[in-house]
Amino acid sequence: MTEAVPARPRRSDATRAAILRAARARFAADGYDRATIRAIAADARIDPSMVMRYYGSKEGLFAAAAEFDLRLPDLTQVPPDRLGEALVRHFLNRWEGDETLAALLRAASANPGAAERIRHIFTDQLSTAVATFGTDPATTGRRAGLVASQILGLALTRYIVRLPPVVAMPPAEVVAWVGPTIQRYLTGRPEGEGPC
Amino acid sequence: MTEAVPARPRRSDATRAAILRAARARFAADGYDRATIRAIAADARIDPSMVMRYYGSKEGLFAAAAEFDLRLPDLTQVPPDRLGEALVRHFLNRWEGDETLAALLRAASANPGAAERIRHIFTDQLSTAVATFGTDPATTGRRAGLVASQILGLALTRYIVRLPPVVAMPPAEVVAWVGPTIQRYLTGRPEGEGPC
DNA sequence: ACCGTATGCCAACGCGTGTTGACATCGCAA
DNA sequence: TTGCGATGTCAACACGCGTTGGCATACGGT
Repeated sequence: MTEAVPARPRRSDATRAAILRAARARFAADGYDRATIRAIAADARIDPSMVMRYYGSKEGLFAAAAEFDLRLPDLTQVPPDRLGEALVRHFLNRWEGDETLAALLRAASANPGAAERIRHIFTDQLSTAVATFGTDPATTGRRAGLVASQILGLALTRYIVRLPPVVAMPPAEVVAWVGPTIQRYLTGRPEGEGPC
Repeated sequence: MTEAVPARPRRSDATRAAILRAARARFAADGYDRATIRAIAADARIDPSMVMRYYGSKEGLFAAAAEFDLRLPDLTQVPPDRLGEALVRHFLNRWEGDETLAALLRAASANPGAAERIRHIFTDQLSTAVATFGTDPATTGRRAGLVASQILGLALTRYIVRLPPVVAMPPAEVVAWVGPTIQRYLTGRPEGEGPC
């Protein structure tokens, strides 16, 4: 609600986009602290001062570069017993082509804002999705948290730490192994909770 | 094989220990880049140059501070259907009292050596433990990797990102939810693999 | 053709960093 | 007591960082 201008193309849009692209790559590869404005500017083939002009500060640049939407699909169309499988497949696809989440994850260790961002993404976006499954609303938060722990753990070991067995696993096998885990977190119940 | 001296106490052992304690705390709280030698030295109430004298460099200090042993218990004593539960419980206990793993995890984003260290820990120590279960040796690496993905994901969401629902979950409930996941990664089979 | 503005480059500032070497002090052995 | 290495302090260096302001140039409306 701050700007009502619908689409005013600026001559510098190409530069802005180049900066953002370089920033995402550097933040994803090096983390927040190691990714320097000078390096990002060099990648984008412009002067470091341009970054300041267009994004105000390094924090501002990161905030712009780390805009991220899980783009969760409409899960009501999916058979209820295939939810975990569908979610894992979706996340794998979502990450392979967009390094924003990797940048966010790397930065979360150094930049408090990045951790907050992740918290929001996986609290708001995931929780609302989980809430549609009709399980006890009191458990929604926990279920979303558990799903996040496995999904982020997968991203961590696959893209940041790069554990060889996890990196080598083909997507189909990841789905076959991790899918049931997510499925149980979404619709199952913990161990030792008595008979059904 | 480099030093045959068994136990030669030095007068500076207290200082060395203070440095190491402060370093672990700072690395865990701030990550590798943000944790400055000056701050660590101030915490330990000594001069920054002492850190250099005793540990050579910031890298050397981190290497010393990030020495970490999973201390996996003897899992052959545990009933085979309680393995997941036992492992999750062990990791929770291991972490609550020792911030080394948190430091390692935070640093993994910025320090390539830290990621390598984690890779070693979870490849060597975990794999050898998994290998004792008699499952097909060809799947040992993958099973260890999957276990690592869930365990590290739990640590990430609980101690680094601090997702509220995961932080709030009492240990017993974490065990009840995550235990079966680890159990399946250890001894189960992926989905859609045909009849038993 | 003109002028205001957007776009871009350059040089520099202040700061905090890891690291170094010179100097003081302590404690133990001879 | 005398010496000597271990321990600790202090000031400084060189470097890279985020950030700033001034200046050249190109564009687009009039």
